[in-house]
Amino acid sequence: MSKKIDSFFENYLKKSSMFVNKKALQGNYVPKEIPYREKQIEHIANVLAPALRLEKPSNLFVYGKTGTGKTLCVKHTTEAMFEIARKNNIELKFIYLNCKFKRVADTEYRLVAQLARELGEEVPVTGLPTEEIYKIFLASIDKKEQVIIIILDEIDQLVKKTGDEILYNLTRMNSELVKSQVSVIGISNDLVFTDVLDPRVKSSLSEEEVVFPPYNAIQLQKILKERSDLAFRGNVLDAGVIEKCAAYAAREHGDARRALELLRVAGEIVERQSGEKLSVEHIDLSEEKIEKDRVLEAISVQPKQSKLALFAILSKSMNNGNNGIDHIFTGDVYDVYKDYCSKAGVRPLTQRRVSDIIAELDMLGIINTKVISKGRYGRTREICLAIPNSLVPKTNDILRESLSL
DNA sequence: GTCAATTCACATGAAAGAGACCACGGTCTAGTG
DNA sequence: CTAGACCGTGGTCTCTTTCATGTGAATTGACGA
Repeated sequence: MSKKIDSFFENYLKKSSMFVNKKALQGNYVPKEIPYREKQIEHIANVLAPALRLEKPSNLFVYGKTGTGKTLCVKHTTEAMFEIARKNNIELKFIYLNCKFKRVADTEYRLVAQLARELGEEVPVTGLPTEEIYKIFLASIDKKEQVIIIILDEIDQLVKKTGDEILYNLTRMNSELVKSQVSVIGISNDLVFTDVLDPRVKSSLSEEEVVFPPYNAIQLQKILKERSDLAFRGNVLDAGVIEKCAAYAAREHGDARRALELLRVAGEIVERQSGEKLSVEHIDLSEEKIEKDRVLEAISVQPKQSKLALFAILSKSMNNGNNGIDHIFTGDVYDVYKDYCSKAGVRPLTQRRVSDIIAELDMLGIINTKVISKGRYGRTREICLAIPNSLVPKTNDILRESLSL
């Protein structure tokens, strides 16, 4: 047995890899050149430049859909600035926080605590009043004369969860600082996000705005070409592969990250099959695999109650005959859900909560829901499964097993 | 037939509770010199 | 005398319940032609 394993690894090592530098296809890779984003970078640089003279730069707001290079460009620019600042001994600091990550920066307390931590303060995870955390943070900044630029990625998530008070406090902080200055760069996927902001916050946060338009298919092709040249060994790509990737991604609002992922996963598939060439079919397989992984991953990490609700939806839609196109409503799901709860020995949640859970599942793209009115017969959600038919049995198994039903 | 009122079955919002986690300060206890 | 154990208080955070309000069109029923 161990012989077998050994020789497997030996062979694996001997096999020449498709990839020369797989990193070039990964999400966090920062290329030297960012094509089609010269204007945006220039704009960002212009806004931030005063920081090098220890003047407070304007707050900046960056919009654009996912995978349009927002984060990349901001990082690119700020890193370059940081280098310059370091060389010239300028007290300039960047703090990058992604508000999306749970338990890092998704509440006011945690955000400020994390900021303080980035500045080297020891801050407890919880237990202190938020006010206290602010004081610690302020004191830490104001130790010396410096400019601090806080980059809040996916800021819309933060505001959606906790309201815009944080941003108000953050942008207003300068009035309490004596020696140092703070600027905020907000990055958002949501284009209409600022509409929900308090006007005061809105005007102070978006003193300057940069918009990132989606890439079109041609631009995506160029990007993919550049990266794949870096990533893959010489001509392993079949003709048309790049074009297909680009087309897939362009369909999804020009998401370059997705296009690169598609290419990378396709490469991994070929490698696993010990193939030599990456062909157009591999892109299809890759697309399928990504979708499958995404769905199954999302499902298996759901908490028990969500799983129960999903299981109820699943069995309801299977009972209804084929592929759940028939209408399922919240009330029906709730009844079935209660049944499963008693079978699984779990106390059922209220309908109010289950309604929210259904909305959450919708957000995850596992189901699709639409609020409809059935006139005299009330208003409800029409629910149907959004997972591909081929995944339904597998999903069912996962749920059944983890709920021990 | 027309039109406003009614009605249903939830959706959606707001507030508040439960329980887990944690920090901090005060008090108690046991070990040390 | 002091370090550490052990409370009690007060804080955050997540998940949930409770209570309240909103809602869109099928249905109803009064009305008039």
